[in-house]
Amino acid sequence: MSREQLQWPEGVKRTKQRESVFAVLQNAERPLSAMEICTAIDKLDGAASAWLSTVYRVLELFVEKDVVVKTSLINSDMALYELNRLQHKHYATCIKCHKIIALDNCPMEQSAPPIENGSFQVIGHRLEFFGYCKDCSKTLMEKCGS
Amino acid sequence: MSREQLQWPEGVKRTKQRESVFAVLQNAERPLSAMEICTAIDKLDGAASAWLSTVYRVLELFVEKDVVVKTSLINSDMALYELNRLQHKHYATCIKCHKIIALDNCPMEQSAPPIENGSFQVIGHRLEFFGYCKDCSKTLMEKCGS
DNA sequence: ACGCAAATGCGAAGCATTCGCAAGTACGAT
DNA sequence: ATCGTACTTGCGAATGCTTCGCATTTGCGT
Repeated sequence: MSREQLQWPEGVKRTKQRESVFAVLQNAERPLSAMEICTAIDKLDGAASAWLSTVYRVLELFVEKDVVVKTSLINSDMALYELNRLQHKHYATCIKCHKIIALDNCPMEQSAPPIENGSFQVIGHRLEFFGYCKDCSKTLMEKCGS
Repeated sequence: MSREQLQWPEGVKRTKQRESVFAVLQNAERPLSAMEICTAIDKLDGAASAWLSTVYRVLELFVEKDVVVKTSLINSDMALYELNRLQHKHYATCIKCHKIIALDNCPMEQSAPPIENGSFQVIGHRLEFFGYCKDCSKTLMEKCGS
């Protein structure tokens, strides 16, 4: 199954700002915050700049139209947005440098979620790892001496 | 392994407000927001009321001392706090009524997290289910007829 | 090209959370 | 038991992310 490119949502008016947000998200390889999207648009060639509140409104629309997924990570009050690539994704966050690393597989893929029988109808799940990335675990080791 | 009762953190001065926050969290059976803790304290017999900013400061301290865990749920910008009962916990959130249901087992307990070899040192994970609780899936069915 | 509903710019408002500082309090030393 | 001081708290203001309101502008069907 190849990564399917998301199409423009049906019945949504095309505006420069919306196309800019969409373009930024398509180029992003990790979830972005609204402000990151906003500054990314400024740097984008030939894209009209968009006000932050507009970006929020566009994102809200996209989430509603199901082309964007809104997430958030631990110890962060900021919402993150990414294109809904229709494939299950999880991330690992480095406790130290807060880098976000995308994972390719889902550990729960086959194991059916063992929720108490019938007491909850599971639609989906959110899974997030935290720990130390390669770089940070390296520097940690160096600090502690071998 | 019985549920161990958490002790007062060492080297932490006892004050009415801190003891109130601790008591509220001990009685809570689900993670609470700072404001919920604040109003719970008001209702607590013989507890001096605590200002919201104080509650936040107490919680910050407790998190630092490792007796409290800070979490958050999807589609919510609010932080939730619960006693660190030293046992792994996960929750299921109802998309409709936002009820939170505690789960007893962790689906990832035995399956070692299959992160790319050596590229990330996993310390822990956060897992959260969403879907419909018993009540809401019932009313949904009724609405859809048959 | 025109008209109108919808989108945007812009700032203000709204939350949860944090900060700053003066007043109050716990707790070890006396 | 009392004192002194460093730590806490009350309280409000500030912050940062997000949403709202409204006048102006823009996309798009006709």
